[in-house]
Amino acid sequence: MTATTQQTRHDSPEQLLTPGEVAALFRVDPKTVTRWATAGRIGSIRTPGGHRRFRESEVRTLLDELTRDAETGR
Amino acid sequence: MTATTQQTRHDSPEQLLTPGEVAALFRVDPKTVTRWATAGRIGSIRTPGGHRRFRESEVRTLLDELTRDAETGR
DNA sequence: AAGAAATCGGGTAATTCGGGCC
DNA sequence: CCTGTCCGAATTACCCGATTTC
Repeated sequence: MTATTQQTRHDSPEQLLTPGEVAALFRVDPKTVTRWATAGRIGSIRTPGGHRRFRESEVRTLLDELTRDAETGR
Repeated sequence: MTATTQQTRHDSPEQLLTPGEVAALFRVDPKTVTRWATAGRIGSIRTPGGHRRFRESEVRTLLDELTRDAETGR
């Protein structure tokens, strides 16, 4: 059973997302997400290989803010 | 101080993590963690059967070092 | 002693990185 | 200023069968 949550033991403090997944959530190019990270607009964690991972909670918060912004007519 | 250092369970001073657990922390494939060990980017201990185990302290340090959080300001 | 899950290997697609340009 | 796309190079993900772990 391995699909959404993979925790065999211990606990993960936070769930991480790949650039592609974040890009899909915002409907933008993965490259754009990378630029956000470079610009410091979103926190990122690097793998030893140099690839970026993003905190799901942070992404969700950002996404939620944008949604709320649109609704408020901002 | 007569029976305080006694660990009823086999709790080693160094907690060891499986490739799957390390992979979950970085949100990568367990195979990738193996590749890191082969490349010498992370220390690994082999079981008599050839499986790899990783020191939790080392993994934590590495993860913490590669974590560029949303620092100060915004 | 037997079984399910995980990790070994290798080999081949799919992502991501980085810079530069529109 | 911000985003999308093209390129080459590097990293990572999924495929298999066999072995190890618990």
